[in-house]
Amino acid sequence: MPYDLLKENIKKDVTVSELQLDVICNYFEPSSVSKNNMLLVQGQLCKFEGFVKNGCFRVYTIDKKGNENTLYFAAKGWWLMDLDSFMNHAPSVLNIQALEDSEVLLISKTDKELLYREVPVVERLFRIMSQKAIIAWQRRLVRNHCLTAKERYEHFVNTYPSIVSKLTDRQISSYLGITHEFLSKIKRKQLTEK
Amino acid sequence: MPYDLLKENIKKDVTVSELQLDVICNYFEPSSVSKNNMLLVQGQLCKFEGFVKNGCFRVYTIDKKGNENTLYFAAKGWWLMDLDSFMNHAPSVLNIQALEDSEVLLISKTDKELLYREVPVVERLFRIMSQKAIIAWQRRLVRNHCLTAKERYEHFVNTYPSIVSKLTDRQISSYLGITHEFLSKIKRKQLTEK
DNA sequence: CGCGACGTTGATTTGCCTCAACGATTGTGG
DNA sequence: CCACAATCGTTGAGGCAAATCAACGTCGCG
Repeated sequence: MPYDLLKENIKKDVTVSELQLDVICNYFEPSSVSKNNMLLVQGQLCKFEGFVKNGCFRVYTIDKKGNENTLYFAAKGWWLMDLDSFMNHAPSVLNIQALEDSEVLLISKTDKELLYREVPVVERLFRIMSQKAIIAWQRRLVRNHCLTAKERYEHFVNTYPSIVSKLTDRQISSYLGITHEFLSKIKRKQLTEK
Repeated sequence: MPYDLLKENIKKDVTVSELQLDVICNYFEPSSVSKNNMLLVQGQLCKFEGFVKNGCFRVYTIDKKGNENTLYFAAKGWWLMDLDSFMNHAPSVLNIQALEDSEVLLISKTDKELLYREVPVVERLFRIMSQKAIIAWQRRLVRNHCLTAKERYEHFVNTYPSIVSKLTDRQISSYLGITHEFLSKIKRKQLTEK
């Protein structure tokens, strides 16, 4: 029951037996993060990889000028981590914050390596997941380059309406790469047009 | 000999026997692309994944306004493909052009699946490669958001000097997401400052 | 209640784009 | 090999999208 969502998610990308699924799930430890609490703070080592069972997170970084830059949001069914820190044992550049009371399933780096060995198809699973992620990042770059801020905002709202409803305008603007003041002006223009 | 660079590249990410390396390499077919020729054109199906043995390529898309948008350059030792088209059997949105006379090693989608089965560690190889790519895409997004055009240009020149020397200013500007006129003005400013 | 974070609005500035013109370089066909 | 075309890099004038700065009312929360 507590692992149902994770199992569904895995079965979308690879074919696995129920037995394998159980072995995989046993490697993950449930954890709760209450609203506004941090799962990871810039400077720490990211020792986990996480799957969101419930709730919503924001993954962001703060640059030298103090501006927040949101890489992505992770709602129910999404994966979560600072891949750079996790893979390279480097201090994290990212912050991960719960936007509401949330539950995640965590796996440590050493357990992940054990899991790869015990259930080799997991290697395939993360290969496929990673490649899908690359496609998403490529598409986002192209959107950032050839769409205006207003078009990007509309695309985001249309694509992830359920996430948008959980976000403040400031969080949305930090994802789009614009200031919150300008986002406010975009929204006003939308209203007067309709 | 013709596969040495590929073998070196593989050994950086996974531990494999010489025998396995040979099996892997046998799946790849050498191919030559002469300067300015297209390895892939927008609208086609991307049926291959490629490794650059020699030369240099540009991967880009053309948007509705006719603007070219360069996703990345691939020089010797880099991988190359339209992942979206390759994975999802969808018509490609990307163009891949040789910037100089080049040689690549190509593998088809069906052969790739056979290779995964025959040499399972290849699954791990591409999992690791993909995750590294994700890290690179994330970093690029952050740079696009918090650096000015001038800073992005300097970062690019400092990070990939050997690639830059092969590129026209127009190609560089399409990678940075600015117009070539503005890049010209950036360069002039750099000169007068020093 | 009062404080801090939020969304809004306006005035001003700025980074970058657009358009147009020009000489320099490269490539190509006769 | 040259003539011509095409593409390139440069420069300027003007315009626009978005940032900056500052002020304000609102809301949730301790």
